[in-house]
Amino acid sequence: MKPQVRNTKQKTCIQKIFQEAIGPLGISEIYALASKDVKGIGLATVYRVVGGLVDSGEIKKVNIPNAVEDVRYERSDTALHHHHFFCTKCNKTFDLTKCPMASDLNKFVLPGFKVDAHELTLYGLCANCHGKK
Amino acid sequence: MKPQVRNTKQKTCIQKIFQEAIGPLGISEIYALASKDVKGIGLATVYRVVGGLVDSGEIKKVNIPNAVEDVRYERSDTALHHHHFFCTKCNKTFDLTKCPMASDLNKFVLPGFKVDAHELTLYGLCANCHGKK
DNA sequence: ATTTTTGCAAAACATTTGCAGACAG
DNA sequence: CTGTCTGCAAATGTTTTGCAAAAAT
Repeated sequence: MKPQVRNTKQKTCIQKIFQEAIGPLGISEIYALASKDVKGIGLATVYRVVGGLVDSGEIKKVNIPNAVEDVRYERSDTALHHHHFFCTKCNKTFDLTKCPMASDLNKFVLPGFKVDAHELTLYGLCANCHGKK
Repeated sequence: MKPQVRNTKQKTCIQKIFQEAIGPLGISEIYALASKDVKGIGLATVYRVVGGLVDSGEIKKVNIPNAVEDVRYERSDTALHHHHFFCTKCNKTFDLTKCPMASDLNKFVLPGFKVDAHELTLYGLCANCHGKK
């Protein structure tokens, strides 16, 4: 008997946060944003709702190494496929519009290997930080 | 007064582990390997030595999202530039020999942005896991 | 000798889980 | 009503720190 899913204001709120998000979000950011809407929401609930959304495929986990929060989440359909740019000065994350990847990734692995997916992060300075030293 | 660095068997041992490593290592792997050599080594020491090696630039931190241990370390000079393949079945990590990246990454970011580095992980099945279903 | 490094234990964080009550359907 | 979801607190798991003893120079 698979448990039936219910809609709660906590879950709805977090879903809306992801709808409006401009980049991948860390747990503490989600918690802070959700707290404004649903006062008294528990951190454990944030973890549970986010985990549930990942399981249902609505959002997915992404890693932004060396960021303030390495583990982040974003909507699965934000783009069919996209990557991230991380500014090493202001610590903000931006979405790339294009994929800089070679066409057939299977050419880059050993024979017999099969590539299904990939994850890429670029590092550097964003337009704002690049100007001012 | 900058603290002067000293050589200890714990540090030497961990450095040797990285010399002989074939792929990026997680803390628990390093701890297990080091324990064979230096019996009684403390986990805190592993964290401290690894942290020190990162600070000195000898090794660097890499993230392999969705692996058993997301946070791993490898020698900075293992290759001037290389990436990883992660088998989603056996959870092993392999090094790529070539970089599948476009030549000028600056063409893929917004005007004013400057790309300094990038990190890539491919996912799929390794030769061994690909055969047997 | 002097100072860094170690191992242990405690502390600080991060994430997960048990449970009784609140809430959705 | 029935069973899921929430918030809290306790439990886990991971990484960091304080400190006295051990080790390096």
